[in-house]
Amino acid sequence: MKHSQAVESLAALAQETRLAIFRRLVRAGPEGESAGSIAAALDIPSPTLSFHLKALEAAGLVDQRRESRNVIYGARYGRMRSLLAYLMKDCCAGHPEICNIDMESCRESPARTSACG
Amino acid sequence: MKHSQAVESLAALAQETRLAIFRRLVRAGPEGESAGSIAAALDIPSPTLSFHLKALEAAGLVDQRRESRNVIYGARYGRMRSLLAYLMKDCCAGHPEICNIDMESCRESPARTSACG
DNA sequence: CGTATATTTCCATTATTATGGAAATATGAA
DNA sequence: TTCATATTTCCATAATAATGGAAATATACG
Repeated sequence: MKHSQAVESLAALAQETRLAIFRRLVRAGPEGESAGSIAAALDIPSPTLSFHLKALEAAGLVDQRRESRNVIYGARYGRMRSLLAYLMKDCCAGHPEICNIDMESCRESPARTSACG
Repeated sequence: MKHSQAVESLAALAQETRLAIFRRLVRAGPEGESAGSIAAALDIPSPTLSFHLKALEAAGLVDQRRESRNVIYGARYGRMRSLLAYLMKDCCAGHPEICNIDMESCRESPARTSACG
């Protein structure tokens, strides 16, 4: 990942509403969620939502597809992984224990009944 | 991690110069690096560097200690881990393979001669 | 076609942030 | 105390971003 791309992605996430939107899409998984559903869930006026979704898309963090009258947005997980890896790159100067991220919530979410896979 | 803290941290990182500074400190490990050394390496005027270090510190991403005339800055790895975990929280709706981050560069950096730990 | 629903674009207002020169402060050395 | 080095604060300028109402566009359905 290029430095400028990382800055662009971070800037897209560095905003209360956009971060909430993105995390919602991260939770949603590959199926994604429609703009209207996001707007209703987060109580955001549609012009504001559209503005923020566009920013997330321009940053490469989400993609969109149309399904009938709805536009479905989804997280681009590859881009998210690249961004996180970029932040940790060559980290810790020989102390790998420093960078162990807790990924339990991914493998076994409280919203789901059992472990996935 | 609270939402507002995550936004604050992301905003601190969402700037070309600050991201470069932070990644440099992430690489540096627990020893950290002095302001002057960072300024020289990245060719940043000292008022500008000071401004950005202050922003990173306010966001909780770096800490400082004085050593004689130098002020040594270091990455706060705990905060970084929390931030990354927050982004991935409850991710992927049952597809845990989506969120496997490549951490090889942490365990075996090209800048080092052999694996650490 | 006419109507309803979903989403986006336009735009004016308001607010926040980055930059770096000059000056101030802090520490250590002679 | 006087000087040199390291870092920060002050401040004016310039640039960028967020908000949401009104209007425009896109899709579907009868």
